[in-house]
Formats: sequence, structure tokens, C-alpha cells
Amino acid sequence: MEKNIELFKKISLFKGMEENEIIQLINCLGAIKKKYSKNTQIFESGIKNIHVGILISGEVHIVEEDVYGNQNIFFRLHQGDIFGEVFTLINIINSATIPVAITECEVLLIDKNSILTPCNKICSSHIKLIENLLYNVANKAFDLHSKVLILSKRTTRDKLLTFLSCKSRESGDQLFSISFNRQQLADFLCVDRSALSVELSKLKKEGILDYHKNTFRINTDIIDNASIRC
Amino acid sequence: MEKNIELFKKISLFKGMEENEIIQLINCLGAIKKKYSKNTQIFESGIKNIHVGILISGEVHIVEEDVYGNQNIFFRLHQGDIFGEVFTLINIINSATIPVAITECEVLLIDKNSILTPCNKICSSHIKLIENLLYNVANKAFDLHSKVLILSKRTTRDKLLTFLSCKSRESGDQLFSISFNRQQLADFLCVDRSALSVELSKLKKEGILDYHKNTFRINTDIIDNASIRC
DNA sequence: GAAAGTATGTTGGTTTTACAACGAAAGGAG
DNA sequence: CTCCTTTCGTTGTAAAACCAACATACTTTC
Repeated sequence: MEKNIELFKKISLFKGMEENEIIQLINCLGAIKKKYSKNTQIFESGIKNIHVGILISGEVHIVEEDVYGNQNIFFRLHQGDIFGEVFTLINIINSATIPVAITECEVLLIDKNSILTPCNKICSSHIKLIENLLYNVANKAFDLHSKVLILSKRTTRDKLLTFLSCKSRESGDQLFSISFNRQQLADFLCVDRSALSVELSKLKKEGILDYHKNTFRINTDIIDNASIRC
Repeated sequence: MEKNIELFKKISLFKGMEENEIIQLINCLGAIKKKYSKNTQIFESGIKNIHVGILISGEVHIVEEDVYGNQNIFFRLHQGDIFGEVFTLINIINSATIPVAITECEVLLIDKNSILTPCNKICSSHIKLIENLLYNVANKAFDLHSKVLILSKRTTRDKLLTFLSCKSRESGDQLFSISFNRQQLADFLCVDRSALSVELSKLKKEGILDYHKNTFRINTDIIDNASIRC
């Protein structure tokens, strides 16, 4: 586990902690590491989950599939991201929203109760941990808020431009890449893939946008400065 | 302020605390009470907000208006609800999402820093307070997650049925009332009001739904048990 | 109780989306 | 290189949503 210490130091949950403090905490929390192969669910659906997950390597999507087979992608998680904490904290059991491994990946699993029940030994770290968890959940709420802002747009074009503006602002450049392919982007925006392609083509014709595969260049005066994050 | 103590005892932020503990905490936090008249903004937009708000009386909508004038209603807040905490916690400054007083209302304002900076006197209450804030933010994240689930539906019908199913499950009865009027419901579902009315009429004709004003009766075998909350 | 204002339902025209199907391009495996 | 799979753009059609305008019902005000 110690070989991951450089990663752990960057994780929001351990922010403001010293190296030895983190190692002690990881042991104290009884964290376990688990591997998942491509296209497998990380928490079993229908079973009450008591773990908070931290993504160590690989890519994970938080998805929900509706009755028509449409996949709704909530988030794409990257190294160091925390997941499962919201549902676990408030004891939501039968959610159909689940983390799916998009590539082979490694995950650190921490029992929720060991986070919330203060242990005698390292109480000061524990308070920091809970505060860090608070900031983490607040950030997740903000990400969900951003997603609502995108989905609240009435047209595919507006959804798309809101998303791309955000990505451009995030990268600080008109030229930027996204980690979704077309189908995944459509699933993230909750629109039809072919309709998305049509809209992309139109925007290209109109000179508002240029793109090749997953690399985009967006016209600067289209970018709006709404405070969102995708 | 003490006359509101019965309300404060019910507020999630003060859960698990004794009456005198709460009174002490309110004073220690330097909370102030403020009145807002109908249709006024509670936090000024564009100005960095450092307050967490608690709704004491009246009704508040969290809204965002887009460039076309469409109002997007995120939430309807009721007595005891907490707001502004997510943006304040993570220092989002120029959000266009703002709390608006729908009726005349009273609000308790608490400086974020007095919550996060532990005071010497009542440290045990303070830890409880931060834990309660954590649960509160997790619940807000879940509410936003629920809203994403509604907006991810492709048709007005599916958005509407998801919302009404949720409300019916919440009330534990096929017969239930909602606090939105038609325009507000349309704004919450992010659809056109007249299209919403058309869809409601269709559902009534098909025998799936019956309604009069804000009271609805929904066919039991339509109600799905998705874990969401609206 | 009349008048004014507000909320809801209805209709028709226009725009947008979903859906299915197809073909071209890109990528991988043998 | 060839075959196979995946990804992406395109097209046409049917369904759905938006929008504006209007009619009716309900509320509020004086």
C-alpha cells in the first residue's frame, strides 16, 4: 500500500496531512485495495454499500441505465477521485446509479463507519478527515449542480455549447481535448448520438466550432463564463 | 431569537443537540435574522457570499435564469431548510443560481467561517455541527442527483411521471398535492408550460393520471420505486 | 358583484429530436 | 494485407417540443 503514498498525498480526503499521518490513517481506517476488470460494476447493485471508494488507477463512469436502455453518464472519474460517499453517508440502498470500470482499475475501499466513528489514537487527523470529506461532498454537489445546468438547456446545441465552453475554460485554451467518445458524450448530455453528430457538423459549418476526433477548438466569443465544472 | 428554539431543534444542522446547547451555539456563531419581502433575491448576485442561510419562515426557490428568460427552478425550500452552504463552502463566487423569496420570509444567516473555525468554548458541539453539515450537504447532493435523473429523461412525459411517482412515494399515497403551480412545475422540469399542460391532459385521457389544480392521483402500477427525492 | 388580473388548457405552425439504417473511416487481430 | 469490429457522420421519417396566441376558469380587488 505504501507505494501509493505519492498518490494519497494528492487525494482531497487526505489534504493537509503529513505522509506518516496518512499511512497511519490508512491502516487505522482498515482500507483495502481491490482490482476490477473492464466493464464490471464496482459496487453490486441492490446490495447496501458501506464503502467509500477512491480510484487509484484506471477510469470509472458513474452511470444509470433507464428502461429504454439509454445510459446516463453522471461523471467520469479519474485517478484520486472519491465515489460512493454520498449514497453511503445517507444510507441510500437501492439506487440504480452505479460505478462501472471503463478500463481495468484499482480501487481503495474504506468502510464508512471507520471514517465517521472517531478512533482514540489519532483524533486530530480524524477531524481533518471529516472536514475534508465535507469539502469533497460539497464539490460533488457542485458538479451535480453543473450537470443540472447543462441538462436544463432545452436544445442539444445549447447543452453541447455549455459543456464545451466549460471544458475550454477549464483548460484555459480554445483548443482542448475531452475524454469522452461521441456515444459517451451523448450519454453525458442525455441526447441521441446521431443528433449530437448532426449538431457538431452544423456548428463546424457555421464556423463556431472546429474539431477532429476528441480535440475541439471553440470560438472565443462563444465561451460563456458560467461557474460550472464538468 | 429564543422564540424560534422549537424550530431550531428540528433543523438538521442542530440534530442531536440539547436546547441549551443550541442556544449557546446560535450566539457563538453570531447568527443574525433577516427579513426579505416577496420576489427579492436573498444573496446579491455577483458578490461573494460568506453566509449559510436557514429558512425560518416563508418559501424560497433556488433559481437560475438563462439567456432566453427561461427560469430553471432547482429546489423549493421549506421551513428549516439550509441553503447557500455548497457555494459558500467551496468559494464559488459568480454563480447565477440564486435564492429568491417566493413569499415574504425570515432567514437566519450564519457566517461560514464561524462554523468551520472551531471555537474554544463548545468544541464538542462544533464537531457535531460539522458532522451535521456533512450529512446536510450529502443530502443536497442526493437531491441534485434526483434532479439529474428527472432531467435525463428524454420526453416531457417521462420527466413528469418520474417527478409525480416520486411525490406519490414520498407522501405514501396515490393521492397527493404538490407545491408548484403549472409554470413552476414546468420550470422545475425544464420544459414548456403549454407542452406540460398538453401532456397532463393526455395522461388524464389515458387514465394514467387524474388531477385537479395541484392535487394529483396517479395509477399505482405506474409508480416506480427509483430512489430519488424531489 | 363587476372588473382586472392570474392560472390553466387548447390549438396550429414551426423547429428540434429521436430513431433506424447505412456507409465511410479508423483501429486491431490474425 | 485482409477481415472484423468500432466509431463517426449522414440521411429521411416520425414523434415530440417549443412558441405564440387565444379561450376559459379561477382570484383578487375595489
